Amino acid sequence: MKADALRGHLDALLLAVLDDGPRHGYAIIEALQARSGGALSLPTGTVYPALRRLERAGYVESTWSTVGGRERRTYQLTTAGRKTLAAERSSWAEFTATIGAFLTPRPVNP
Amino acid sequence: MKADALRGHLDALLLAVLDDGPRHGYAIIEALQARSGGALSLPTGTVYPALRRLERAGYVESTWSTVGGRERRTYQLTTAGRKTLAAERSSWAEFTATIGAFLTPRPVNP
DNA sequence: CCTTCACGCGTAGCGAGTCTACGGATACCC
DNA sequence: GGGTATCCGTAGACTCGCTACGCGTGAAGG
Repeated sequence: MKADALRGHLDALLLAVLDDGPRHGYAIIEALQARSGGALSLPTGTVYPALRRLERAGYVESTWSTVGGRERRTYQLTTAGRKTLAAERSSWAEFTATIGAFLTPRPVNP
Repeated sequence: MKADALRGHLDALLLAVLDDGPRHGYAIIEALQARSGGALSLPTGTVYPALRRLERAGYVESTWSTVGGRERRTYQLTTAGRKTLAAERSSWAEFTATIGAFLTPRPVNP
């Protein structure tokens, strides 16, 4: 998949993963990779700053914990985050409908 | 629609419009606007540089003409362009499938 | 006559956001 | 002791669409 195609959809993606329940950064990356069949393997340098951005925006909250001697920062959706996710989902539908009108393979005229 | 959601899909969009036949820049913008029901109104500063990029890449060819005293640069797909468009269409399908797996509104558990 | 709008081309610079490339630390297995 | 998996993070480069310009013609309307 082209690298920069994600532009503008990453936040929605992260919120969607967190909608399944709280996760820490590393687990989010793994969840994306697993549920996409390996198609989405985002580098940490992409995900961590994005999570901080979402927290600054008030869409997620984070809490530190120590598991097996390792520090974890677990994120979970806020109410605002859930609302934003819903908006992102519908704007995703609108987006695919708009662009898809041009790009979905149309049947060759018979 | 969010502004930067287009990232990485603009080229495909332009190729798709030109797949319907040769057009000049202004007409391409109008076609996008018309076929999308007004959702896609791209500024000239977005489209013109993109067309030059596509021409440099060898996906389109341009010819100048004068219509009603006005200079027009008409673009048309090359063979490479058509091939690229086909690839872009299938990568669009893959893209929407991957991201859609996370973002298409799933039924709320009853 | 002269303003305004649609047509039609173009460039310069900004800005947002993703990626690459680092750095640091702990736990477990061989 | 060394390698691998787990877990966090930052700094800088880079891409590319957008904003804001600039230039010119033709038709319409006051």
